[in-house]
Amino acid sequence: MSDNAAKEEYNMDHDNKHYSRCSSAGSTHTPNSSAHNSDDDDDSGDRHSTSAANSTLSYKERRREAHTQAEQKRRDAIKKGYDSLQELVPRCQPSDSSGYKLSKALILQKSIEYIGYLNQQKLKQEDESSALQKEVTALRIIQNGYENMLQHQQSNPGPEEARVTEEAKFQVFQAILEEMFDTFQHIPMDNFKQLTTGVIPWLEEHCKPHILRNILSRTLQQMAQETQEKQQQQQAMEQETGGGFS
DNA sequence: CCTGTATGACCGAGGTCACA
DNA sequence: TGTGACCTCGGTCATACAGG
Repeated sequence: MSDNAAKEEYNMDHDNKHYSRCSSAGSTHTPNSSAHNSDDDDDSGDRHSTSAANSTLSYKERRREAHTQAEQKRRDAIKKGYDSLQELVPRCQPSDSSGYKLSKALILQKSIEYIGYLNQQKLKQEDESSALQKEVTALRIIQNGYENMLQHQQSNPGPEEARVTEEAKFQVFQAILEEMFDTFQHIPMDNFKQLTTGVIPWLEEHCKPHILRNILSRTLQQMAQETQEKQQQQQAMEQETGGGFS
């Protein structure tokens, strides 16, 4: 049977089904007359007339052919699914020259492997995305801190004599950077990922407020001591020069 | 609401065919 | 000759629908 013939027969059969339903709906048949179409009564043909037996036979024939066509349709759908899978999954595609086609079992197996690979890739990308999000958050916090400091300093410069000189600012900044660099240089930097994953723990461990406060305190003490020493030297020199005139 | 019927879909068994 | 793909058939289940 050709495909077209099969399709035509299928359509005709389909129409018959609709007709069957409509006639069933429109007729005044009793449950007994409906039961003539059931398979159960096929085996007890002697209870029916010859015409009834013929109608039962044609019904069985129709039912069988419809079943065959439906089965063909189902197989086609399954085959189409396998073909689609083979097109979608990279390792399922046949090589160009040979036209080699994988078996259905292999197509399923390769598809499962490919889905597993895609799942792994997805997890990996989610991890990377999460790490980058954390980094962005940390950098935003630092940025906000600096912006707040700058804003506060600009709005409250303080009295003239209390203002810190540029040199003093530089000394404090230098001290903080030098001390932090000692620890920062131990972060692995073979690649960008190592660097980004190392920066966050370093920030959390070495950039705590009390650490920065200690550095600042030590530096200020040292600067105060140096200033005091300078003042003492200056006073001594003034005394020497003043004593000479007196 | 319940029951009977028709229909579509799924599944397993068994057969056929092409191919390596 | 084994194997994979395909086909047919019968059984079964779920669902829609009509009628009581």
